[in-house]
Amino acid sequence: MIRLSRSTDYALMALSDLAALPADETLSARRVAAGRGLPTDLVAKILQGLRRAGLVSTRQGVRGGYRLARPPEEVPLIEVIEAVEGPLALVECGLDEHNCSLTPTCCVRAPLQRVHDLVTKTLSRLTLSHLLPGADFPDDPAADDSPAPRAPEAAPPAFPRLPGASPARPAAGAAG
Amino acid sequence: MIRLSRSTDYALMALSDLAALPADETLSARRVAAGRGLPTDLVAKILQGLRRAGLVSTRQGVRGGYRLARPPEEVPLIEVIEAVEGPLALVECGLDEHNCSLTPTCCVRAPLQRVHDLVTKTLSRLTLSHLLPGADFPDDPAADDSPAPRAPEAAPPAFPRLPGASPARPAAGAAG
DNA sequence: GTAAAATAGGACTCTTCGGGTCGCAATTCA
DNA sequence: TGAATTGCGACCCGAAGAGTCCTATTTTAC
Repeated sequence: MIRLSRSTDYALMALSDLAALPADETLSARRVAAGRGLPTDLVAKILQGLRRAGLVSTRQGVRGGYRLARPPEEVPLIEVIEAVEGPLALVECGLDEHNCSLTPTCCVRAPLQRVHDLVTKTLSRLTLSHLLPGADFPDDPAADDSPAPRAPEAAPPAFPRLPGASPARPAAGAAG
Repeated sequence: MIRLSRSTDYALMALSDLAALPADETLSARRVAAGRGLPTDLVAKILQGLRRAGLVSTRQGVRGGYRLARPPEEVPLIEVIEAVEGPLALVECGLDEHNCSLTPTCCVRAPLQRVHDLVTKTLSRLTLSHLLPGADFPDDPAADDSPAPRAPEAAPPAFPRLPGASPARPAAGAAG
């Protein structure tokens, strides 16, 4: 079964949480993990990778955390996927056709390249804003006439109150 | 890097060899492997899987081998891929949404399902005939107006003469 | 100043799965 | 009938994904 790694799922979920955050708020890896029921250390590691990819910005220390580096509608899903999984390539030689051990006899590259192009095109047009509740999808994500929707003003998900969270200033509507 | 398994590459190559075969000839796994420079036992295993999937028919014994169960233009690539890799699913819950451990909080399924649909549609329209030399591709493989081309009458690839091949009746133009 | 909370980063283990190999069973031809 | 050739399934190994643990650094709260 060809499948995105679980880390990519986690990354998309974490980013959609960050996308629902008020402008200058941050959200810690711990809270993301707790709110989604994901392993904390793994979420932290993934978010660090997203920081290196320039998708999120961070603030260290107490009351620190993560936030999106760009508005959700400017973050194509392909960028998230490639930040976590590396370059997208259906066939090994999709990235470097000269490095294919089967070059003289390989017949699969060209047709699959077309599939790859279509996937890339679609994932470039779908953005984080499409993951937010209430988002509507373009009829044909591969077509050119489907602008990414503005992020809806949806209520942010209720993050659980953690032992260490300041009760006086709950971030991201955690007061549930 | 999300990628089709190497076995799928081998399967597509083997099938394209079978597609270039005269009507009632067969081609052994050994010859396919030798002709492509692939590991013999692995090619054999893959072809056995394709037989179970109903994509090829077999004949055992001396001068036995494999041949396509259907004409190349009636074998969509998605069928080959799923025969080797199992059901295609970008996300774990793509196959069974009720079996998702993250159902209440998961937001990635719906958008990725659209990508999945597009990939499936494309791979359903591309067939083995598109892998044969001289095949032309539809402009938009995801559109409905692109019938699979008939298999071109191309010269079959020259398979190496193997020690065990009957010199009197070389199959598949192996006489070089 | 100190403790707590958070990121940053690496090392490590465990499990799964793809890739590959080996031996046996079945079939066909001489 | 037996040898040759193939199909077929069981088995093994290494890589990569998934997850955990530990330490260092930074920042805020008290």
